[in-house]
Amino acid sequence: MIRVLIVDDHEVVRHGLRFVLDQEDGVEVVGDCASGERALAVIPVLRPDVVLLDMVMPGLDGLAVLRRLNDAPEAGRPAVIVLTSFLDDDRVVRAVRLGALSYLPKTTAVDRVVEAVRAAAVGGSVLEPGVAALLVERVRRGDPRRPLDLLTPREREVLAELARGRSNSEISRALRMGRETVKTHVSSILAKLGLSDRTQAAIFGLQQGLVPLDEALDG
Amino acid sequence: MIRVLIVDDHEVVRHGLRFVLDQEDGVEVVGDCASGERALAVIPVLRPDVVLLDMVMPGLDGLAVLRRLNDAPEAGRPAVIVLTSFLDDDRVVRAVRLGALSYLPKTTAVDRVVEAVRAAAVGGSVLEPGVAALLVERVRRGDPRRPLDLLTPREREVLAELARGRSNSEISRALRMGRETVKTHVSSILAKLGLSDRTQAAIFGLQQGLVPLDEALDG
DNA sequence: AAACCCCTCCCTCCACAGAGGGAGGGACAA
DNA sequence: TTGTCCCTCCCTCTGTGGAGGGAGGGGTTT
Repeated sequence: MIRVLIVDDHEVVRHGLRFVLDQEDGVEVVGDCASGERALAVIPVLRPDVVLLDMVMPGLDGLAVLRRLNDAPEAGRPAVIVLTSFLDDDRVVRAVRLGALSYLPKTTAVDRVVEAVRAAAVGGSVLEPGVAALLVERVRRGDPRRPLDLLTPREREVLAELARGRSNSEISRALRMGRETVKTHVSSILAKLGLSDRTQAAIFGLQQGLVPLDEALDG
Repeated sequence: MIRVLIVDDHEVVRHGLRFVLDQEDGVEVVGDCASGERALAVIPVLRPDVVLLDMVMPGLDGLAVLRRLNDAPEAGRPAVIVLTSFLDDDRVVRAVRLGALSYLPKTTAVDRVVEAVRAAAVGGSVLEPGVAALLVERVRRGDPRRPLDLLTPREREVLAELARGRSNSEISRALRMGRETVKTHVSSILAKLGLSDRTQAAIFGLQQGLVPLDEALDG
C-alpha cells in the first residue's frame, strides 16, 4: 500500500485527488490538509510514502514545506510530488533542487498523477512535457542556476541594491525612484525568483555575484 | 593651488559647490562629475588634491569610490571629504575607516566646507558636531571591528540561520525555541553589530563565513 | 492599430520585523 | 551572598515589507 498525503488549499482539488487515488489498487490516501503548517504537523504522524504538495498556498507554501522536510532528514522522509497551477519557470528548478521527484501542472491528466504517485513511491519521476522542456532548456543553456535573465534591467539594479543590504528607502534614493516603485520591483523579483523575502533575495544576488560579497554592506 | 574635484549626482550641488569654491583664493575646481564611475575615471587624469565626494549616488556610491581609491594606493591619492544628506550613523564610521578626512552633512555652512577643503589639502579634518558625537561614541565603546566574538554562542547560531535566509519562525523551529526568543536574539545581534536589519545581518554572517555562500538558501 | 512589456506610481490590507522594557531561572565568579 | 551574564519568554508599539490590486506613459513588435 502506497500511503498518500494530499496538501492543497483548494478543497475541490483535495477531494478530486482523493477520489481518483482511492480508486487505485495499492494506493491509500491517508489524509489531506489545506496548509503547509498542517502538512508538517501530520506527516510525522501519518507517515505517508508520497506527498502531493501544492506549490501556491497561503502561509507556508510548497517550497517552504520542502525546505522544512529537508531540515529534518529522517529516514521516513516521504517522497514529494509538486502540484501547481502555474508552470512557474523558476519554482520548478527550485523544487527539483529541494528534492521534489515530480512537478505536475494541475492540468495534468489524472492517470498521469497516478503514474507519478506510483513512480514516486519507488523514487521515480514523471515529467510533463512542459516541465521537461523547462528543465531541458536550463540544461541546454548550461545553466542550472542563473535565472537572473528572468529579471528586467531595472529589477537587476534593485536586486543589486538589496544584495548590498539597503532598505527600500535607501534604494529609492540611490536609484532615483519612488519608494512605491522600489516595492513594486522587489515584489516582482521575489515572484520571479520564487523567494519569500528580501533577505533571501539579497543572498541570491550575492550568490549570483551581482555584488562581490566583500563589497556588500559597504564593507 | 588646491585642486578640487566635485563628485555628486545632483547638478545643483555641483554648481553650488563650484561657485563657492571658485571664489576662494588658492582653490581651483578642476572638475566635477555625477557618478562614482566617472570620478574614478577622471581622478588619475585631473589629479585633484581634494575630492568632495557625495555618499549617496546611483551605481558606485561614495563608499565604493573610497574603497576603490584604497585599492590603488598611488602616491597621488587625493584627500577625500565626504558629503551626505543624511547623518547615517554607520556610514560615517565606515567612511572614516576608509580614509575620508572629513564627513560633512549637506546642511553644513559653506565656509565650513571651504575650511574642510583647506584642511584636507594638508591632511587635516573638520568635523561637524553631530559627526564628532557619533565618532566619539564609537571610540568610547571601544569601536570593535564588529567581530563575531561580540556575540554569544546562541546569537551566533541565530546569525547563521539568518545567513541562510530563514525567517524568525523558521529559526525558532530549527533551533527549538520560541519566536519571541528569536526576536530577542536578532535584536541583540543587530545592536551589537551596529546593523539595521536582518538582511544586513545575513550579509554580515555570510561575509564572516558563518555559512558558505553556496549553502545559503538551501543550496 | 492592437498587443505586449517595462517603468513608474498609486492604493489598501495584513503580517512580520524590530525597538523597548520587563522578568524569571541557571551558571559562574568575586 | 551578590552581581553578572546568558537564555528564555512575555508585552506593547511603530515602521517596514510584501501581497494584490489598478493605472498611465513609453517602447517595441505584430
